[in-house]
Amino acid sequence: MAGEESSAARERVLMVAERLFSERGYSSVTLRDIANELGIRQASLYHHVPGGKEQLFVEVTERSLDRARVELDRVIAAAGDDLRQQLRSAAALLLEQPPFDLARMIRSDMPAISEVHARRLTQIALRSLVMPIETAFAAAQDRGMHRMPHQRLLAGSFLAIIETVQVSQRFTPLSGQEMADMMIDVLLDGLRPRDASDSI
Amino acid sequence: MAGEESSAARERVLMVAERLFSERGYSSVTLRDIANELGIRQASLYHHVPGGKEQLFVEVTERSLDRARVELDRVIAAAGDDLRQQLRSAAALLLEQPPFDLARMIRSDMPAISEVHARRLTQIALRSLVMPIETAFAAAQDRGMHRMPHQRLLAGSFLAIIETVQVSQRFTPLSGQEMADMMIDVLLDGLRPRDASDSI
DNA sequence: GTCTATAGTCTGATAGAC
DNA sequence: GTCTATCAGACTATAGAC
Repeated sequence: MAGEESSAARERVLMVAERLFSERGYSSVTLRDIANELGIRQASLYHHVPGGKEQLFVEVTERSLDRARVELDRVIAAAGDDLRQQLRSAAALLLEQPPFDLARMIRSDMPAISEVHARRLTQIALRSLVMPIETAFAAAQDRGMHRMPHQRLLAGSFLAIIETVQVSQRFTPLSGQEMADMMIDVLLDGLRPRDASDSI
Repeated sequence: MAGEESSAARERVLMVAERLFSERGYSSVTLRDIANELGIRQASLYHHVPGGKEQLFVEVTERSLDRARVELDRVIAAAGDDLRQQLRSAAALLLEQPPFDLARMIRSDMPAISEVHARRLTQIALRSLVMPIETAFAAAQDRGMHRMPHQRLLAGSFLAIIETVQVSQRFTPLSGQEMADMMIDVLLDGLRPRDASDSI
């Protein structure tokens, strides 16, 4: 199921497919959409991906997730023991590539492909996106951070926030990184005043 | 464009369509999917929605958003001046109905329908989901809450987190409300210890 | 590696009987 | 209000020429 041999033309196909699928989802993207962007005919895609649409989707999704995992592990490690910096680096990385819409993947893309493929992609998404972030939260807790409930949910929420930031870029002059930094500060420090009384 | 006259049968159509569209998105749901769940034929849908698939999508999406706005305003007002309770009530409300996947709506559903419809639905989604939450954050700031940057992004992030909670219910024994409460506490109080030193 | 041509299926939509 | 019948168009996919 991995990457076959590559060629420049095949690589272009995979890149366009990855971008379109991750943007609009499996069902919304037709092979003609992909071919049109490449300036070739729909049937020509089958030279590069004999397995057809579903194989193409699975291959590019798996590939981009694997790549994300490697990069996430790298930038998180490079950020040292500072959770804030780890999250900022992770955000910067995620913001500079096509979106990973986990909610849409689970609710819309997965039901549209074979159960075997769906299960593997779900597994890979968990390992590649959620776990690196989850591990960073867990490590921070080991270093003494107080409230750290349900780190997996925390990781999913972080990813969803970055998603939101990515979409919000269309509607605001603020940069993605500025917005991500803001929300990371909120997650770490909270919205309530650090010193004042209780009732908001 | 509003609600035509209703009938019991038409109401059933709208409810099924609303649930399927909000779950899987515009392109992934076929009129046959909807008809099959109702136990009728695809062509029969046109008696209730002469405008076809796009009109059906626009009508049920608009309707569920409008309903959400009314309910959100109501439960937020009922929660008094306590932001934490306001967010908990909003979460409870959102969790008990079909999901609103704003990111998917903007990136996948809107490009698949007419530009006029897309613009109106985007507008309604902003007014019905984002603004009520945004207003709650703004009011809390007026009451003296410290760090409160970019309330619209904050509102979008809150909605994305509730989305994540809703999806996470498939994979964890925890209840949606438990997870939502956790994440609301994180947003308000932050992850870092309230008293300890600085570097995490 | 890309093309044309086309088969087979699915989908949204229309017409008209009951 | 639902049905059958049907259509045109779009879709994935295959076969074979260049």
